[in-house]
Amino acid sequence: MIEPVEQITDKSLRRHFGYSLKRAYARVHTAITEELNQLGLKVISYSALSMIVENPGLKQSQLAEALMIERSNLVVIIDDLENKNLIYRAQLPSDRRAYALIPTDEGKALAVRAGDAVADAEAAVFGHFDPALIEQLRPAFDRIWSR
Amino acid sequence: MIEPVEQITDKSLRRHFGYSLKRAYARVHTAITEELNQLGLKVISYSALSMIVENPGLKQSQLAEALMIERSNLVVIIDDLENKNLIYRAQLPSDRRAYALIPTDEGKALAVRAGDAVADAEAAVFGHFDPALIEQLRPAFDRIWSR
DNA sequence: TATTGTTATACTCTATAACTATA
DNA sequence: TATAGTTATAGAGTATAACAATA
Repeated sequence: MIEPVEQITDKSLRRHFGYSLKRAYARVHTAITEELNQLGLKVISYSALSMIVENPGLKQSQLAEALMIERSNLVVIIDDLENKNLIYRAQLPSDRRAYALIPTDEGKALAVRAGDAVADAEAAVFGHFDPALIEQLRPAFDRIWSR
Repeated sequence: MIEPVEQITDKSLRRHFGYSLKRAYARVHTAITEELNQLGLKVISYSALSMIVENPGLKQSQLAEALMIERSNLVVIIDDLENKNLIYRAQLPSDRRAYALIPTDEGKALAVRAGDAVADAEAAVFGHFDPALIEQLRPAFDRIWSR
């Protein structure tokens, strides 16, 4: 006889730390997406803008590699940032195949505002974490993907 | 004069803990996906199978809510598990609109094997973490999405 | 020959609306 | 009226192949 199940448990999945990680990241991602959306940016275009402001003159292929996305998928992201007058493609005299990506003053200003908005959103999500724990975790997590 | 950029940095993005989290999760996800792929499962179908084994008889709508996915997207996942003879849809006498999801013996066995494979993959990725730190992090991360 | 940016395309994931059969 | 499962579909995100211009 098959009975309805009243209370659902997920003990077998909670065994996996990646499960906690995934759901935690989903919350951070949602919070950040909402903040950036108000500034007309997506997470990926914010990342691209930040990298261009920090590394003015880098090429699209360099940016794609740094962001771990395909060159082909970066094109529309750069198009969008350029259409919003946040960056522009400049000719590289040393290599006429490539573009040097340069931030505008508007792009620099928005990168600062967006960076603070993201930091605020993260602070709200991780507010109950001990700041010392965060600083302990940062290098530990970074080691995971840097090897 | 525009010069090529030699060394790319990402200091402005590393400021954000979510950035570390995202990349760390990407690595775990890749490792888990590769393991599960060898068992003919995706991450989402493994999650569904595990939940059905742990909660035999639950309805699709209950499972969709637990996994935080849409009912409509669960259909093909359940179809796949059923085609592989890992679970089956049984009629619920108490509600003829709904199906009770029941694991087969094969499904129960695969859930155990897959669970161990996922645990092994995670251990490889988080191997350099102090086990005590993991246990400290688990409830902290879980609190993020349980509120 | 190889690389850069680009276009086209396909595949996955996810979200929404609408339908049927039941409640 | 509302709910469970289903179908169709549209929108993101992502990966691959091929091309023109240049190295």
